[in-house]
Amino acid sequence: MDFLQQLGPVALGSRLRRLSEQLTAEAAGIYADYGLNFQPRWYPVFYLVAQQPGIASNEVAEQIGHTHASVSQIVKELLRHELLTMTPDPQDQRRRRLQLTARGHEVLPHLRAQTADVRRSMDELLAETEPSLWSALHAFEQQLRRQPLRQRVAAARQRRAAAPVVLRDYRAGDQPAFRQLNVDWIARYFTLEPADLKALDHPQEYILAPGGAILLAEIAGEVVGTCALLRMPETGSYELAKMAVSPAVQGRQIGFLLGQAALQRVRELGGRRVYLESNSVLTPALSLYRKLGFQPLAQPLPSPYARADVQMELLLP
Amino acid sequence: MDFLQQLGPVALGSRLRRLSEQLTAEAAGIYADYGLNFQPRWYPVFYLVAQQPGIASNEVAEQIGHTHASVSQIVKELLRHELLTMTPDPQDQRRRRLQLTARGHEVLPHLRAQTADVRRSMDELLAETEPSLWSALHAFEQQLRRQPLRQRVAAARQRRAAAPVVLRDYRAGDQPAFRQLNVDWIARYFTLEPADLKALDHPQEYILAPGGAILLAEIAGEVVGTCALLRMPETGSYELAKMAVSPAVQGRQIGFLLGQAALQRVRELGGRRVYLESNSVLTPALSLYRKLGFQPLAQPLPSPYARADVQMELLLP
DNA sequence: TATTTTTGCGTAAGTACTTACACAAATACT
DNA sequence: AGTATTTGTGTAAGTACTTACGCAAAAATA
Repeated sequence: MDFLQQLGPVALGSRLRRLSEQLTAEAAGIYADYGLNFQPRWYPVFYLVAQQPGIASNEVAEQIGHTHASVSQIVKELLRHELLTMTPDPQDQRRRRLQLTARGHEVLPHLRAQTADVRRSMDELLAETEPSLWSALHAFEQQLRRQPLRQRVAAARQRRAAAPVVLRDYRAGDQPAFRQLNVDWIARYFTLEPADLKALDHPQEYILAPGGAILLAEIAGEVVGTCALLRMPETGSYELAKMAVSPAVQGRQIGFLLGQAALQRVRELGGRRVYLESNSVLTPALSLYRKLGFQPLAQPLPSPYARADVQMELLLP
Repeated sequence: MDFLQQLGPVALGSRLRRLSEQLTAEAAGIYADYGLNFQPRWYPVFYLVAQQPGIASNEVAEQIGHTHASVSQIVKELLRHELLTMTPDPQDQRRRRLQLTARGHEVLPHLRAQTADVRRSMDELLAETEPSLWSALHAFEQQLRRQPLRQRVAAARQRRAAAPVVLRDYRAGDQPAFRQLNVDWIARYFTLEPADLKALDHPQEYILAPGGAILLAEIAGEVVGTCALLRMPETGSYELAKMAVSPAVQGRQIGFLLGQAALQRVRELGGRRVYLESNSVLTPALSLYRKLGFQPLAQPLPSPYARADVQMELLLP
């Protein structure tokens, strides 16, 4: 329940469906209150036949906006409940003309009375709610007709694809995105270790405060890549870590851009050496590091990460 | 389509359902656009498992507001598509903990990108529509929570039952109600004849203009009974006709009240004799006429109505 | 006039959920 | 400790529609 709300308008479809189901359930209860052995879904068909006796099921479907199959099923039930009669049209043997039975005529006024009560209540209910659901629905449907959601999303996607990559420094509100991108990335190839979460949950404390830096890549206002520099004990040495790029923006060289920016930042900070740890299965990452100028370390160093089996360094000129 | 709109807010449930279905269909198309082999209805389950790995299906159901049965089915499909894994909880053998597979992790960022695009488009769409569907839905749901529709309708019904019967003269806008009550009544016992429709479609011309009258019974602003006086060729003679009362208000003596008012009106018009035609199968109507003082006519007169086999008259003192 | 296409209708199966029921594991109660 | 209840899960069937398909009658076309 809480989650759906967090999802927000993305789950509008579900929300509408649930409300519709609720109303249908209430409608069934209301019929029961009026002592009518009548299903809510019969209503449009039955009412239309009452208004236009002799109508064919085909026309009913068209007028109420259902498929003929749906109408056919409802008519079958109404026939079974002896509320309708069906006779073939003498002019056209395919058509079946529908009419109310005596019992149908008996039920009709009660149905009308009930409908009048429902209409009154519904009108009141809709008048009470501000803004009006009725006109909001109308406006929404109109907008949707003007341009379907699918087209809108396609356009949004294209705008995103066309938007430039922006590199910038970590700011206060970036922690969730920073964490998510890294957690997604780690969970994809390895299993998350407690050591991972320390820095991801408290980047300010573990990365920035000791003199490091975090760089983010942003597309259309959304963070799509991260990369961190941790100041190492040796003077002038920095560790390149937390390099994570959303696979959804693959092929846009975001890892390379982040790496270059990180090296530039090390230069600005007066650093001379950059070190990193990775894993031999991550071949695309390794080739990226090589492209940036990193060289494998001959002598392995102790590491807090179980998954690190590759160590590289780069000495800045 | 036209008909549904005429039905108005009574069919709100159907309208919401249709809109929801439309959105779901669009969602499926959007997934296809992103090259994702992913069903819209998987989304909440999948996304929640991604956010909270190791969650039990029970908790998923609770958080997304579906039944556990629904979640169970969706999980089954996700397992089949190798997007999720399910392992029994060692602490509690009943619980099954859910987690994303490697493939699930692969899909996740694409899904996230797509969701971001959908969210942006949907936010725009909702912002474009004035009044806002989102807040209107919220307000409506809140009102409905405060008092369910069923209760509202019950209250409306009660108000209607408690409302007094008002007798009044026919006015310009009354023709549809006048016609409907009579058509319903005739169609219930007989078949409609062209002669019926003449007076019902043009009461002003056929009844009022020649010096007759139409009386209506109203409850809570709704016409529930009709009765007409037609001036007959003989001086001082009137025919009582178009006596129709909605069966939904049976037992409230509306026929009797209308009859009494009609006789009073004849007196006011200076008439001395009232005549009527009816059918022998309509025993409740016949006893009503007797109660009003009508006597069967010994000698039958010619009648334009095929169904008239009883003729009565009343001589005012 | 014979054949093809269209139209009206019915049935079957699918959809995205629900309610109803069954079953075993865990917990509460005596 | 033994039984009763609760809880977590799965399956079956229902709901209110849909799409897909088949059949026969009517209309269009050759």
